[in-house]
Amino acid sequence: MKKLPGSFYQRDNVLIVAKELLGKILVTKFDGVDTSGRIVEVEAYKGEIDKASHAYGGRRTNRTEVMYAHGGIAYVYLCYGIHHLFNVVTNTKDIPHAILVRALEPLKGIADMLLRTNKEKLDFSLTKGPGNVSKSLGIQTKHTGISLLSKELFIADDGMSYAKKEIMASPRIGVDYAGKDAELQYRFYVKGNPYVSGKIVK
DNA sequence: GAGTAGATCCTCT
DNA sequence: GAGGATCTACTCA
Repeated sequence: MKKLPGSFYQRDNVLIVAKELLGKILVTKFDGVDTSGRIVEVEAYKGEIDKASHAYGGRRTNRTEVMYAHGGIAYVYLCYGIHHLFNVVTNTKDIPHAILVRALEPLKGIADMLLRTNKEKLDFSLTKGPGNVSKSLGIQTKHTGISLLSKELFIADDGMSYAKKEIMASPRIGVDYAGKDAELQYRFYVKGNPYVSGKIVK
């Protein structure tokens, strides 16, 4: 199992990076607790030209500044005052592209994930949905800006990959306010995987 | 099983 | 001062 290099994230096509993240392993080692899961669902956010992105139109604030950095770092955002959403920043400096990790298949440290989410036993809801992903892995807003090449948070490749026909595309979830851009097929997921977040048809 | 309301707080206007 | 890249529980049928 090898850690993905910075060059993986710094490519200029966020859609390709998003697709290739499927099947990779997200690892966190906070406070000595080792947890990891295989990525089965992501969403791409194409910065300045994407209404659903926080950086739409070149908006640049303290919060979004992280997205303008070079690829390979974490962008964590607090949503609805409750949910921490974990993103991977891609592309190069001054291009605010990011990928939201929406679902994982738990691999290591499941007992610790259950503790963090106040669950008794493993079920498919543990890492289904972006709020649950960061909760079970212990990711919080204070982790925004840290490198994915660090020891406590990184993404690894164990050689496993999904066949093209297993990878599906669809419109993104929860971005109805984005108008026409809400229809873009920027969400990618593994077909038939039970951890992929449910059909929210609105 | 489906639909809806409530939680809860940081960020930008 | 408003609203958001969401989730859960509770209602009603």
